[in-house]
Amino acid sequence: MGNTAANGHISEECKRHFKAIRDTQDILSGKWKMLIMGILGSGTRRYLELQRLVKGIGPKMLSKELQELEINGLVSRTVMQTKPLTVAYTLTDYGKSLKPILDDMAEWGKNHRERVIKDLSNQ
Amino acid sequence: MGNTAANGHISEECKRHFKAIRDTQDILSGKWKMLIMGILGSGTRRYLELQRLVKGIGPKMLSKELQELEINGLVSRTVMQTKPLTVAYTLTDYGKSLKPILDDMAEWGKNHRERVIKDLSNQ
DNA sequence: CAGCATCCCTTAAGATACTG
DNA sequence: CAGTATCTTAAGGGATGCTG
Repeated sequence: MGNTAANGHISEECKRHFKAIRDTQDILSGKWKMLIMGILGSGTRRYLELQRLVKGIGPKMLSKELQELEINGLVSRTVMQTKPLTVAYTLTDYGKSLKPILDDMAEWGKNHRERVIKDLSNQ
Repeated sequence: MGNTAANGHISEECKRHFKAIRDTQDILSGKWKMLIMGILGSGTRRYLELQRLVKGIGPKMLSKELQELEINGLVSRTVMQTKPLTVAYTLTDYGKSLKPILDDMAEWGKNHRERVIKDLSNQ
């Protein structure tokens, strides 16, 4: 993607680049999906475990987000034949392909928080 | 971040990791911010230029998103003393620190699109 | 050109109660 | 335990018209 600001013309490649950002954003849309993916990046979790880790989420939103992630092939759902039934959620290999991005976001967010705190104390 | 799924206990470091993802998500929240950042990643743009590139956005949302990005120090706004006035938007150095993430998202989205197309043709 | 003000509307998301 | 069903609310966002 070259810098095309000078003449104002945008290549098709550039447009595809922008669209692709939107595509990824859509896959991770909603208030909780990125967080859920980040949590599942640290290992398999059961439903109730997730609800405890994702502070503030209700059962409805948790199911909904998990279902959408599953539909897109990022998360797999496994019913364990225990008594009573438990359900395990795991990142698929495809879901794991998002891990670098989520990790980078975590790293950036960590630095950002430090930066904001420093700015506040420098006022 | 070790895998802590086994015993169900989550370290404070893990929790900070999750919070940091949320922080970054918040900075880029809203329908258009990631796209705008991606576009500005390819060079400085004027207001109207952005409105043309961000297909579907209205003036209200464009101003709002740009203001929020400016408040967070990701974008700088420069009034050019032309006739009539034009305003240039550019990524700050800090904003550029998000470029790797946006680029990775674009790359992932590109692969995802190809994957989806392939899946459809294999049905 | 670059944006603000206003009004309107859809939809995401929360609360609660219930079920296999 | 792992959800679903229903209702309600809040907020994000869109359309339009106007201004320095």
